[in-house]
Parts: sequence; structure tokens; C-alpha cells
Amino acid sequence: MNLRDLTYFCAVAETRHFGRAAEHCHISQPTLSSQIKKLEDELGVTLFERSNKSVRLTAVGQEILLIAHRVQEGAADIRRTAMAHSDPLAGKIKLGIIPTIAPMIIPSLLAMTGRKFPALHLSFVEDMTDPLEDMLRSGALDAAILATDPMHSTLVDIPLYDEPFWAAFPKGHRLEQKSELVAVDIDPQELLLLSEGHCFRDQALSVCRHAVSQNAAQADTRATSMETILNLVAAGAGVTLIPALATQGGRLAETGVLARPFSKTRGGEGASRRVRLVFRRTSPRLQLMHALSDAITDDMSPLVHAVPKEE
Amino acid sequence: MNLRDLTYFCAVAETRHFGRAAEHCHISQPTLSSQIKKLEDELGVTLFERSNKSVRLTAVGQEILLIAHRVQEGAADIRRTAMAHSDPLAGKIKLGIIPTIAPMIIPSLLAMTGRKFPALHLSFVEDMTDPLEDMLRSGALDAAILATDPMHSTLVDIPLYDEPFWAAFPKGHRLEQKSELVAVDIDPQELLLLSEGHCFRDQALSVCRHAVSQNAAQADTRATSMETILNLVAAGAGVTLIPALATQGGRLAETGVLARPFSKTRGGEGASRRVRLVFRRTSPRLQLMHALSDAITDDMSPLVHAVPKEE
DNA sequence: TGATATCGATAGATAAAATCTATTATTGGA
DNA sequence: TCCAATAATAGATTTTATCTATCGATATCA
Repeated sequence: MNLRDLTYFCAVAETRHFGRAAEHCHISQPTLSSQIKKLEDELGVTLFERSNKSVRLTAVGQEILLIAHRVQEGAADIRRTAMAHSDPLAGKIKLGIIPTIAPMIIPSLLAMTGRKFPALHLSFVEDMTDPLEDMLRSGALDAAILATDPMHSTLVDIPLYDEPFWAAFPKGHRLEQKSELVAVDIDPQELLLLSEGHCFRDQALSVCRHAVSQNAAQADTRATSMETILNLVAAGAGVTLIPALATQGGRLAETGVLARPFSKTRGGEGASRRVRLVFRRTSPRLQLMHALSDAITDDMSPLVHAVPKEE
Repeated sequence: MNLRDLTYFCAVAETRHFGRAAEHCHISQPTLSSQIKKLEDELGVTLFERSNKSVRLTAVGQEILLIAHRVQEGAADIRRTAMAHSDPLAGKIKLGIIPTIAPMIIPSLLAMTGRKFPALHLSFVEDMTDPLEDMLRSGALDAAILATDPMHSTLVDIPLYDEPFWAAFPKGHRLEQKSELVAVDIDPQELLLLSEGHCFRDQALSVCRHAVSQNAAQADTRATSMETILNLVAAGAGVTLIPALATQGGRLAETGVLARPFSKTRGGEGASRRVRLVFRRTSPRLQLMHALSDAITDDMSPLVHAVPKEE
């Protein structure tokens, strides 16, 4: 049995005429006859009683016709469902974002996708890199915005932008005198860092390489969110590094915290991290991933260093 | 798309493993891979996200899986329905019977089929030959028990038995003296006949060929049922011919009507009619027709002349 | 890090099935 | 008795499914 056979069967049942049914199915009459015969042989019943003047459904034929219609409706449903999902820029996407990016990017991301991908529905998971990668690998996420090279070979990434680091300090701090900083301007003794697991902690430390060993004393003041750290800075507990996007929106000024960029190193950008869209190498939505990453790069370029596209 | 493809798809969805799914379907893994790919291409969507370590249903895949199961259930329904109808000796049969046979044969027919064809359900239509043939040709009947050669070439018949004619007359009638009659014993003037359309009317007339012209006077006493005629005979209004089976059951004696057979003609039976099972030449239930006719012949042979089977 | 095992994809040959054209057989009607 | 209509049959051809052998990628383990 075969969906095609059922189509033929229904056509004959409807027209009660092999020739016209064959025309209807765009096949020859002998083909139709043989396929109906094959179906009858396979089912072990006679579906039509035919003479050369009339074709009539048998009792079994009538019962089977009803079911055949149901089956064909199901096949049509499958095609419809596939059609509804065939737009690569539509559907639901579960996106993981690390905490040092999420609050800054989500509003503009929603606005941008609402404009450019009206049929796309985003949902978000905010967590640190490792759990997000695990969720990606297990299929719990479709993609993630991370700031590190994916660790696992099943994951691949598309660069979105390079986000510079800024130093943040309280109004009146000695750094206020400089308009651009270099790494050694940061005093390891007063450097405040996010807790373990935040990639931004490691990235800040690698900028201030000289601070790595001396910072141990700060262990008990590691905070679990950027928000907390900036409150500590505002309270004069120390200085910290923040990603460039965190300087947007005027929240720093409100709390009396100032920020300064690092000066560019020779021939390159200043201290920064590369933000990426990460997903499974085997993702069935590659096309969407590229469209999405292009759109994000585009959307963020006024605020950060866009990554030049490789062709 | 194809029912087989859907089976393959479901197998992969279930095992999440192309190799094992292929085994399950009794095909090779490359075949399975190519058929899934073909299905994906046809539907324009990716059904599985696969690496060499895992196979995972996509969102579309999950939706389609549900429908695919429904479709396969429908296909199974078709097979089950066919199976349920594949016993040629089961099912419903609508049987037409002429009025001069129906009352006598129906009780024993029901008893016999209940014994020999327990899965067969008979229903009856009692009418005269012409309307029954029309119903046969239109498919409103599956078969009919008639006493004439079918007129239309789309109808064929299997002989069941030869039923002799008897003469019926009131007690005290001059015919009471004879134990066997010949045609000319019947006085055309007192011959009572069924109304037009009953084949038995014509058959009785052909036995009493000498009566044809002289019988016109009786036009106003033609009755529409054997029952009525026998009441007329009992009342002394005349004599009539009845089929042999109508002499069974003692109803004649109760009403004071006597019956006598006709003597056999040289080398043959006496006056009789051949009763047949008639059906469309194209009937899908030939096997049942033969089984049924054999059984009826068998069942009736003690009462009538069985028709010798031709091999 | 390098050998090995696992797994899905690919290539090419073969087998099976569907389809076509031409024709036949049947039968109902002029 | 011939003609028109119709489904069935025969045989060739095309399309599709399937198989075996192999590849390429990757995870595992020594």
C-alpha cells in the first residue's frame, strides 16, 4: 500500500470511471488499472466491481474509502506542517546569553528581531558560559551569545562584534585624571571581580595580567553580578572593568561612577572581548544563524567594533 | 512522500539511530539515510539533526511525527478493514426473492445459512422478477432467487433446483379422483391465476397452453398473492396451479384444499420451473454465490428435484 | 597524541516497481 | 452485425528503491 495508490483509489471511487480517474491523476489508464489491481491483491479484497459499462464500489471499498480519505488528510497535514516550518527565518528560538551581555543586549535584540524577523519568536536563558554550552549540546538551547571560543568541538560560532573593556571607578578617584588608560593603571589591590565561572572575570584578569597573583586577597568580595560590583565601586570599595555596552544608558552617572576606555595598543584594538553567536555544528537552522548574526552585528556596530566579515 | 517513508521516519525517531532503525525496518543503513533525505528534500524541512554521535528530532520533526503516527494508524485501519472482509463467506448479503418462493424458502434458508455460514448476514426483499432484476443491475441487491432466465446479459445465474407444479382444487372437486394429472385435466374456465408480472402466472399458463385464449374471462379475478388464490380455491371459485413447495406445511389441508402432482412426461420431469440464484456477472462475491447455491441445492433436495451439477 | 571504533553520508551498481504505448476482449447500442 | 466505449493485458522503458563498499568525521582510550 502506498499513498499514491490511495489517491488512485479515491479518484476511481469518485469518478467511477478508470479512464477519467487516470486523466485526473495524470497517468495512463492501464497504469491505474494495474495499480488498483495491485492494491486489491495486497489487501485481499475486491474494491471495485467493474464491467465495461460501470464501476461500483464494493462494501469493503466504501469502508476503506472513508479511511483512505482520513489517511490522505493526514498526509496533507504533514505537508502543511512542513510548509509552515519551511521559512528559515520563522519559528521559535531559545537563546542563551551570559549575564555580562544579557541585560545590555536583550532590549535592542528584541526590537531588532521584531523589525527584521517578524515571524521569529525569541526566548532567553541567562546563565554562565559552561551551563549554556551544556544546554546547547543537549539541545535545550538553539543558540547562545557567548564571549569565549566554544570549548566543545560539536559547537561552532560566528563572531558578532568586539566589545572593548572600560575601567569603572568612583567619582574623585585618581583615574579620573586620565582620559585613556593602560593596564598597569589598575591597582591590583583595589580590583573588584565577578565570581568564578563568569568569563568576564577571566577576561578582566587577563587584561590586568599583573594583578593575577596579588588579587587573592579580594576573594571574599567577589560579587555574582555586575550590578553588585558597580554598587561596590560607587561605595568606594574599589575599581573594576566593565564591558563597553555597560557604559550605555546613563546608569553609571546616576550612581556617581565614572568610566574610562583603555587606549588602543599598537596596530590593534584596545582591551576587548569577542562576542559570538554559538550553536551546534549540526544545527538544522544554519541559515537563520547567519541571518541572525549579520543582523546583530549590524545592529550593534554603532556601539562596538564590528567584526570584519570574512568571505 | 510514502507510507514506507513514514515508517522509516518513525523508526529513526524512535531509535534515534540510523543503523538500528534500518535493522528494524529490514533495510540497509544507506537506504534508510537516502530515503530520509529524500523525504526531507520533498518536505523542504530538516526532520533530524544528526551528528555521528546523536540523532535528534527537530521541532518540525516532532510535529510531523505525531501526524505520521496518525497516518500509519489509518493505513493499519485499512488493512484491518480489508482483513475483516476477506472471508468470502462472511458479510452482509441483500437477497431478492420472488413472492411465489419467498414465504416457503426463507425460514429454511435462514436456518441453513445460520448453520453453514454463521458469519453471513442475510436480508431479504420480496418483489416480482422485473423489479428484482432492476435492483440487481443497479447494485441495490447482491443476488436474487428467481424462476426465470435473467433477461439482461449483465446478469448470470446458477440453477438451484427444479420445482414441480401441482394443481390445487377444493375438496370434492372432480380432480380429486385422479392421483396424477395432465395439463388438459385443467378446465380453462375455472383456472385462477396470479396478476400480471408474476412469473408463475406465465409458467402456469404455459403448462396449460390450451387455456391461454379462453382464460380472458377470468381477468377480473386475478389475485396478487398465492394466499388469496388459495382462499378463492377453498371457497370453490376455481382451481389453480401451485409450486411444489407450497404444498408443504399442511396449510392446504387446513383450508380444505387438495393438491395433486402432474404426471411426468416421457423422458423428463413433469411440469416444473427451474429456480436459480441470479447475480451480476461482475459480482465481487462469486465464491459466495457458488457456496450459497450449493448449500441451497443441498438443503432443498429432499423436497424438490435437485439440479445435477455440471462440472 | 595517535590508533581504533562508531556512525551517518556518499558513490555506483543492481533490483524492483511504476509507467507508457499498443493491443485485446467484452459488451451495449445503432 | 458492426461500431463505440471501456477495462484488462502484454511488453518495453523509465523511475525508484535498495544493496555493497567506502568515506569522513569524531569520540574513546591507551
